[in-house]
Amino acid sequence: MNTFLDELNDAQRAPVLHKDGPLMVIAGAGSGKTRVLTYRIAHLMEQGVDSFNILALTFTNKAAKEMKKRIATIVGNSEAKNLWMGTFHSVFAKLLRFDGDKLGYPSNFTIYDTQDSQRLIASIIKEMGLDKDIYKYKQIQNRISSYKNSLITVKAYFQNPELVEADAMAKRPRLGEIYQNYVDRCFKAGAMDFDDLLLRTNELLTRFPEVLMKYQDRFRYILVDEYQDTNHSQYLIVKALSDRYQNICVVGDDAQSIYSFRGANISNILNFQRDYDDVAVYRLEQNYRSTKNIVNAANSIIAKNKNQLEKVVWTSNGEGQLIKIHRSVTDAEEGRYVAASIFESRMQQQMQNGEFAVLYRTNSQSRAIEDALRKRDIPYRIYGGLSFYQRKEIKDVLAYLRIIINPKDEEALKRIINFPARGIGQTTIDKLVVAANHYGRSIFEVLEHLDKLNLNINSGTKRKLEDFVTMVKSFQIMNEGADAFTLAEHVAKKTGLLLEFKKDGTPEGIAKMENIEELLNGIKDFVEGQKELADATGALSEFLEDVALATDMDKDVGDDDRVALMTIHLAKGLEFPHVYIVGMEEDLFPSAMSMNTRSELEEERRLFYVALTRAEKQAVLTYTQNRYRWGKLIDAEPSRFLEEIDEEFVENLTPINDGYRYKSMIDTNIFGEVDKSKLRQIKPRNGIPPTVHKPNENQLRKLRKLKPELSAPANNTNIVDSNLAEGSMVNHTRFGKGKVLKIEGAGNDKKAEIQFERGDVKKLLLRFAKLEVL
DNA sequence: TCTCCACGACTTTTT
DNA sequence: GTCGTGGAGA
Repeated sequence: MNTFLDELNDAQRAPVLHKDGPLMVIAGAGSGKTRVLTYRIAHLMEQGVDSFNILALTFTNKAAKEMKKRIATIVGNSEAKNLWMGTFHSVFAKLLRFDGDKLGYPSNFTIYDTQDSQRLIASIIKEMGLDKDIYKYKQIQNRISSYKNSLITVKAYFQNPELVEADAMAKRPRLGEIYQNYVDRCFKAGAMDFDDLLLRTNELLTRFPEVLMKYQDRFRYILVDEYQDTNHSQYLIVKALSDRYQNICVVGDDAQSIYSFRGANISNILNFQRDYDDVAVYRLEQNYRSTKNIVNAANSIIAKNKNQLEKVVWTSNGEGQLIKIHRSVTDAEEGRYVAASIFESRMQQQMQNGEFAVLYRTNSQSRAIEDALRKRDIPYRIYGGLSFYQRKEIKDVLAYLRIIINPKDEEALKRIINFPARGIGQTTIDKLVVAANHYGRSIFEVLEHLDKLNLNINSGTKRKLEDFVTMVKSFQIMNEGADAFTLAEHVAKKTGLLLEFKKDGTPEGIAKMENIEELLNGIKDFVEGQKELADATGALSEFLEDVALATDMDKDVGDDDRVALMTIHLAKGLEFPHVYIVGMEEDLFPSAMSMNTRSELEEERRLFYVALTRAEKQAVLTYTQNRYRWGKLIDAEPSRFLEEIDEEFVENLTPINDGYRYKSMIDTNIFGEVDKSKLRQIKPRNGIPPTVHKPNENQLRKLRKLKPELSAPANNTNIVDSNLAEGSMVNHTRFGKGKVLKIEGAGNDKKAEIQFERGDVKKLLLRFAKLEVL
């Protein structure tokens, strides 16, 4: 018995054996954190704790799934099944399906994803007649989300003069009203957004002591993974649930807290010892993942942060290779270097594609890497970005399915009421929304009583609306008998969705049709998988719940052998033998938007720490001197983080050799000669020699080949920097000849008003306009 | 009401 | 450079 305990080192074994009372495990990167969590759960069960009484919370479905699988191999499948293990969002969604009725929610409530929320907010802004340039729906959604995560309800918002004042100062005095409307509309639609799943759980546990007692008694042992990423809302839920038995185990690494932008509060972990009595603290400091060079380099970076819990990560692994730094001239060349380097390592060291990962700060950086990998025929897989479930065609199918389960779901309804086109236009929809708001009912309820209401809709349109209702109702009846797959297939055919994309005939249309088929296959898998579980029914509602909280990361990585491309955020918790971190440039990483405060910069640094510690054997950092951003070539400076790594762990592949840094190729004339007056001297930073370099002939030749239009004469199409003046005659590729009347704006926004000979006056953005000066 | 075209916004990270 | 939206014309 207990043989699995032998697989742990002393530091790992201690928290596993700790039975009752609060404990915190500070787990350095690669120190076997998941192992401790799973073994702790398994050990609790062996000690006689009923699996029914254990709650384990993670941040991704994937982590939950993996942990469950590992526990099943130790204690057996049937025992593992009763565990409540999952993401915060999925666990509490389940809880709200049981007890949400107390708050007035139906058990079949819809979960709005971010896009649904944003669309709703956008339409509220429009209905209120507000200026969409001032009230930007994405920003508003962000604000509302952060209010919710801090438990600031609409009421609390209005009672807090500081918040009201701040929004008024930001020229958005009606934000509170929007918030109010948004909450009302969600409620009326029987919908919760992601933040509601936590906020409403809090509300439930606070307002209904008997519910709180029930779950406190049920969840006698609570474990939280990645505790450093919990937001206030999550913190309070955990605190409330664990209050009675105090058997709370949190695991985390403050050095890997990278989600403050969505409300994660690092002080939750920093203050854990204050929040609970007699906290036992365990530290996992031995790293099993990476080489000494990587571990020590990472340590040298994170040491620059002020706010952190004390720990020393070390490893007994070998020295390994130095961390390589590579400079290239453009982002395209950066991509080519990465592809070539992967290609070479793969050949020389007999490595698989799946042993490489390319990490970047922003999704938009993936393109250059993709292009280069494709040219070399290196298979890759992109994680994140636009997820499968967010594609338009998939969301359309899901919207039909959502309406079946919850006809009040307003966002789903608006999405499909006229798709595929059935002659129901915007005017009609507006009338329906107005009526629904007026009567305080959902749009679907209005539709059901069309004949009793006088909405000034003509009879032809009325019939179309009635047909739509009849169709949805027929689906609902079918849902009572058929399984999710049969129903979904029927819906896809009956609504004409499949046909819509098929008749389109374009490659995009075909791809969309294939995506729908893939979705149907997914539903089929789901239904069959569910058949094996006793308590699940294979019902559509369960599938939708899964999908609403799913992300691409959850799909099995697959056994196919591909290079992984993803953002650093997504890479947390993963490991790869060889890791490339690209775009190590100021304003990109650290991001220009996260350098305003010390804490923002510290978070970027933790992000870099996370990135570097993904690597087992080799880390390569790359940066470029010029990068395409916003459709324009800009010059880039090496990231400050490069200088922060202790130099003994670093090898520069592209050494620095001159006192000047090449600023930008814009400053070269058509022969590629550098205008000396435009070169600027780089100041040494913190006594570290400046990273300076000048292009050699070879690089310039490459540049010219890359961007012929920049070295070519006259027919330059991008004339931002040219001497275009008012009165100039120009030729536009499409509009023909014209005369410049006025020039306004500067830089990227520089515009010219042009009177074309064809007769019309147009205002064109010079950055994009295909103009030629005559 | 539908379709096409032009313009504008977007590039920070996501359950 | 790309995507989504909104307006204008059919």
